[in-house]
Amino acid sequence: MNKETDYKETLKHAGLKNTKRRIAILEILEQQVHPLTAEQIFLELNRLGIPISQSTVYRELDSLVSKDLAVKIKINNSNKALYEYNRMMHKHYLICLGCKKMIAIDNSPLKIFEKALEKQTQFMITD
Amino acid sequence: MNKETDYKETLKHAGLKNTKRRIAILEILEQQVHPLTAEQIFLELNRLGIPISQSTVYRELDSLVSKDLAVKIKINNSNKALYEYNRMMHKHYLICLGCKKMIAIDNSPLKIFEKALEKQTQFMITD
DNA sequence: TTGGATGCAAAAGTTTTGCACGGTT
DNA sequence: AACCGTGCAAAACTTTTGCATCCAA
Repeated sequence: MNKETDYKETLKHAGLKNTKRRIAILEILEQQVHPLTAEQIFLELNRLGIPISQSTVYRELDSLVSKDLAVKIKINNSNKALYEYNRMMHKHYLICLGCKKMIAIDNSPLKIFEKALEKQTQFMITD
Repeated sequence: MNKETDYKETLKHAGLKNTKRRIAILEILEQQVHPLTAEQIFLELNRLGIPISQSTVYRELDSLVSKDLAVKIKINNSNKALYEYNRMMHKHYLICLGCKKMIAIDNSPLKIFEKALEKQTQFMITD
């Protein structure tokens, strides 16, 4: 089963039709380590020779997000939203408001931290 | 020395003129625990009977930010920027990309976490 | 008096929407 | 055939800017 078939399966399962544009967007998102803006995705599609309008990019991204296939984030002081492939991992980030640095953290040390935070705040962290 | 005098001192020190609007904005920001949008600040000023235009609110907030008296953040999936009083404390937040929840954390448990993170990642956290 | 502060209206930048047409199931 | 997907243009929404006037230092 190749990748394109995978995407088709994924879309089918999500109740979305298989279209060239949709698959291309999924593919672009999945190949990226970092989140992309709608504009970057639009330009990338053009570069790949796939004709698409900006509004369609936005609509596609919205539907992917609503089906949990992608995640929309808006961070930094840019006006542009960022989109990334949802790898089904509940990622957490530390964001420093002073320096704007964003640090992705994975589960194991977070657990340690949660314990300490629970102890200190008397709150139970469930999610 | 009352609060208004404080604000005047603060503005003077920052090289900004003392204006009714500016002081009112500082006051609003300082009284809030949570960050506010430019619109919320605009409405609050109106509620307080202080006439101001939206563009001035944006300009004032910009100058306060450039003087480090306020902090501008853009989080959540809203299009609106948030502004908060800069309490000169380097606040950190945990933001979950899945559930969009934002948790402010203070220093002490963070220290514990940093230790664990340093141990795990071999990176030294300096800031 | 001088330069920053302000209002108004218009512009700019990003995202959304209405409508008509095209493609997938 | 029915319904979703798509392009285009216009609208919506937040923020910025130009210009004339006002006010603090």
